[in-house]
Amino acid sequence: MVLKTNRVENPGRIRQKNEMLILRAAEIEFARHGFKGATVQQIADTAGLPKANVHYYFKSKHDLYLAVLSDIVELWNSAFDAIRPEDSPADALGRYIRSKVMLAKTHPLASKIFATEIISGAPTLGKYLKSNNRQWVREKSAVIQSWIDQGKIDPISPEHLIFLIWSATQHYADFSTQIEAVLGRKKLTSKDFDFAADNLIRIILKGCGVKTP
Amino acid sequence: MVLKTNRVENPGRIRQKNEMLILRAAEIEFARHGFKGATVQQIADTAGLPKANVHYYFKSKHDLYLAVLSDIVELWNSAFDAIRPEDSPADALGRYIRSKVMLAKTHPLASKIFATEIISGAPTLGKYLKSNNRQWVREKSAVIQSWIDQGKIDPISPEHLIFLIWSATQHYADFSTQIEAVLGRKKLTSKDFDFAADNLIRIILKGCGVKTP
DNA sequence: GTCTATAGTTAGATAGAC
DNA sequence: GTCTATCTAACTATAGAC
Repeated sequence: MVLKTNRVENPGRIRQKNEMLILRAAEIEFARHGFKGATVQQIADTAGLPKANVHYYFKSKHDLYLAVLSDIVELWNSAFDAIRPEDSPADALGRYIRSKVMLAKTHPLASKIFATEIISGAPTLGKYLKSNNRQWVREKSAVIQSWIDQGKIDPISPEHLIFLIWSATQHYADFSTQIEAVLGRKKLTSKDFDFAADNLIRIILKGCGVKTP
Repeated sequence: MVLKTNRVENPGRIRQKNEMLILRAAEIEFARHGFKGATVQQIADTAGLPKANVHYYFKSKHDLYLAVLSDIVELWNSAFDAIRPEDSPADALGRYIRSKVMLAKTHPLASKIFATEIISGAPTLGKYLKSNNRQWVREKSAVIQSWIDQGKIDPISPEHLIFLIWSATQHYADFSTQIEAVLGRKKLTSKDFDFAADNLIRIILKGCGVKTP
């Protein structure tokens, strides 16, 4: 748990169910309108509950937003361990890119909320970016740098390689509306995501001079 | 002019000045909070004008949003002609990537507003994406495909190459807060953007098998 | 634990004096 | 062309009956 929330430790069954309904609804609304643009009324309607219940389970709109962001950060961290020093660059980078594209497929709303939060200046996640997130980039950059030192990949900037992977993969969640419009799809399919992952892995690994057998 | 707006044809000097003040302020607020989250009051405060004046020059909040988006789309189109069939892939792609990174540097707010609009499902730009934007991708994909057919670059997906360039370049505008936090910068410098452009051009061109002299 | 009713505030938009 | 005063609607949040 990275962010402090006011959630109950041992929730009852009703609470558990309603909190989940509200969190699901909040994800949809915050992804569509951002924190300021989303309304508690609309979240309640989407959850199928009276507005007062939302305030009962989550003290304020901002507390609810914190809970949603907290879940997203936990999700992000779970995919963060793909880059390990003992792996080969091809394995580690390939696996990381694929897991990020799969997150874009399975959790598009989480990606959109995170993107909106960052775009708006990270008023809530600012501290997380400067501590946990920064530390993670430092560690993984050191791993990438060791690959460079061993001549396993080209001498590129580790940090900017990470930015490239983040941007290219998250794009398939955040900009899905544009991609669908441009490709003439109604909705991106599993094959689209697999194809995108293959394509990205191929271009980025080759672009870094990684030997792919 | 891609979007229909209600702007006056031959504006007087006062109107011209005040419209510019309002548009500038609106850019800041829409970038920070999205369409729904931004308030006319805050836009007026940022512009240094009474709220009623905003409604005098732009009939409604949505009309103001249309005007801002219209300017952004015109700006986008101006950078769109970098990929020409007669150029070499290295020149054309390199120039396009660099111009997109420079747009991220010079017009970060425009990029953020565009991103927020797409993330929220493109309620206003949906038609633009399906017509102009889709047509542009078709034309440029044909150019890239001709390079593939001529053996000048690897057989990658032209559309997904365009998505990669869009995502990687716009990332430096949209996610600048995260990049600054992770790199420990207070603000990204000109050198940061130049470095990012060089890095992206190097990785993406090599990744596509483009011969770079 | 649920939900109606409502308080208190702020939103977008406009009328009308200057 | 400017801006105060004000309208109605919608907002977050809470009190209190069930």
